[in-house]
Amino acid sequence: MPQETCLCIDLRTAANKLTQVYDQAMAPSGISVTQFSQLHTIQTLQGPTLKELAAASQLDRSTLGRNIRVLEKQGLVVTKTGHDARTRTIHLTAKGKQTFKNAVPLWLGVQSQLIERLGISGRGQLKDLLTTLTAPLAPNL
Amino acid sequence: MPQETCLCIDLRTAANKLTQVYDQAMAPSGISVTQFSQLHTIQTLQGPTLKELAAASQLDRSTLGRNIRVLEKQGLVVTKTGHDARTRTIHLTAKGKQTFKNAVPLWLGVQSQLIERLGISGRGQLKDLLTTLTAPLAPNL
DNA sequence: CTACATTATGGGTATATACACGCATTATTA
DNA sequence: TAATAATGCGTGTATATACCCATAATGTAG
Repeated sequence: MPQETCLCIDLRTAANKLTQVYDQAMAPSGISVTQFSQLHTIQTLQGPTLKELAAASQLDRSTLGRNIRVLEKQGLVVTKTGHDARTRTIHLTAKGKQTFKNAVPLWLGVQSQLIERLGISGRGQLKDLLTTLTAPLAPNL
Repeated sequence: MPQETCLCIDLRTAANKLTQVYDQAMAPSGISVTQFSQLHTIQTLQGPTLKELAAASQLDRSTLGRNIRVLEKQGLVVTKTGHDARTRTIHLTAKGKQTFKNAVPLWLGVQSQLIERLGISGRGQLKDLLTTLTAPLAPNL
């Protein structure tokens, strides 16, 4: 009976497809687009705790902890104990910084191509629509 | 250096958030929004093979096989061997049909609420933008 | 009709993701 | 200061997802 397609599935499908495109383009760098994003956030936040990084990434803490473990295994980040013995702060290694740097042009290649395709207005529209969609869900971050 | 947010991450984040909202709303039915979608497609395609269902869902065949196994374990679908002994066709069980039916109003509740929020034009815009974004990737389905 | 190619699927492996629960550490309050 | 609350993380469990390779079944060429 639902003759309308599901908004959620539409978004999931698009996100999956897009992820494949980004990942393929970024493959030479050795990291995926999600890892690229996480490295970027870590760099920007300069040694955030897991909680801070999770909040910034809008991901569950446990999810983030596991993602970080992968990056750690690959030698891209290290974690240290912060002032508070409960917290662990996350930092890029030299290899992590270099890997990120190498990935930037690859990321930029896909990203700018897609933005060109969308047009500036389309890009803004998309952002607004996604914000509208997700606004009711996370009003308090 | 990337002062622009990543389109892919934006989409992934929105999809994650939206999934949580749908799943929460549909929790009383016992199925998630992805399962709801899959049951719907199976019903529409009337006993599709794994390959057909994967194509319709725009998912990898192996992904779909595993998703189906979960539905099978929950007694919502059964698989039979088709004419061709290689293929397996997928069918809703009575429980599967009932579960889907029960889930429809829950799905509709979230969906219509979100569409109302987007507006008719916004909904169309979003669809067009997602199509534009993913068009280069899957031009041949 | 047999050797080879094609097809449909399964399994191994790996990441991404979330929720619920538990544990250790820190903060608060009595 | 001692008991209690709050906080930060980790783990268990489960789904969703994809890629690569193996295997069984079917189709095709010789």
